[in-house]
Amino acid sequence: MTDLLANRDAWLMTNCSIARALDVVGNRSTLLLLREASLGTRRFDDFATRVGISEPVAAARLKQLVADGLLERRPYREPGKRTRDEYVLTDKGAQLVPVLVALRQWGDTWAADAAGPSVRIAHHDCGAEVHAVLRCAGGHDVEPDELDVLPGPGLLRADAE
Amino acid sequence: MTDLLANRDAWLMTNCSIARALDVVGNRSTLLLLREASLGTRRFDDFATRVGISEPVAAARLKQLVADGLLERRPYREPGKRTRDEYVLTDKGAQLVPVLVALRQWGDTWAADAAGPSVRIAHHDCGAEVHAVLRCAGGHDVEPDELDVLPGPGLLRADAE
DNA sequence: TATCTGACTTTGCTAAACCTAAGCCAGCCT
DNA sequence: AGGCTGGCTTAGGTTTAGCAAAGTCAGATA
Repeated sequence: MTDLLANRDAWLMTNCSIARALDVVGNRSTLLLLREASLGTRRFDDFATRVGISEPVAAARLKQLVADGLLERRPYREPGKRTRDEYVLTDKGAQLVPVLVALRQWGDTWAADAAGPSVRIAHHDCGAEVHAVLRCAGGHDVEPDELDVLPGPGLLRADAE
Repeated sequence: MTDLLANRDAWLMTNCSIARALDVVGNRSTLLLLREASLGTRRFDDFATRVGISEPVAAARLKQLVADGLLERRPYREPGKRTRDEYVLTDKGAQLVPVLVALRQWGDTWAADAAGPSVRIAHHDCGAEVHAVLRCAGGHDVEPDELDVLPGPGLLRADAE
């Protein structure tokens, strides 16, 4: 194995999972809509007002999120009201929650106002505060400076061709 | 305490740590530049080519990242070469690594190509794969659907005024 | 002294993201 | 039947992000 990681210029940008993830959720309003969905918001107008975006943008982003499979749109009826559609997180969407928690945590630390954050996220079972942490398959807690970058299967395969 | 969380429309968007974090890192190229910095890239041209952005954009984003305190710009000299500047992650920037790991992990699962991801992230000490996980202060592993949203100090304070 | 290279900056343009304001439609309520 | 409400869509305009191509500048290297 030659120094694969040294000439990553060629491939990093074409087959990077971070870039791919950002193709789906790489803009502000999309992530904020997912924040709302994860907090339990379901109705169109609530999404728009709580995220602070206009209706046309909300409509476009929600449509895209449904197309990408992060939200599911389904009819429901409140008693005495007409049928309408609600948007709920799919499994694919719910798996972005760690990203949201990690972002919130960074914002709490580096960008909250003097009064502190407006929301705490707690474990439903025990009430204790929840954090995103790095952990290795060996069970160790990992700090950001303890990471190694290794070639993955996609890289090795591409190299063989 | 009345149902504070029901009328979150008013405050969520003005004092939300996720929104604040996204004010700093809420666009694609910024996050990709941080990816590169976390992988060890330091030189201007390498940032631009590896992220796949033009030089003017790289210059603008790097400048902003330095202004925001996520990167530090400092002179260095390779032996036999002239002095130049390199960009390195500050502590504030390094604390975004869990966000990047969580994004990568989501991309690996939902958006990688058939060959698999091109990079693996391993724990330097033991070589095992690293993941972003949710954990509560009580030490439990937490799933995305086991979260409760509670009012935080910023919300309570604002409410009291 | 002249050239080369890395690290930008400047110029001029396109495209994406977002806004406000207004319009539309379905179905429940009176 | 007529109006109200939720959930959008349409129209028109601004702001931000991005590109390509060319220019600048400082300090090695020849």
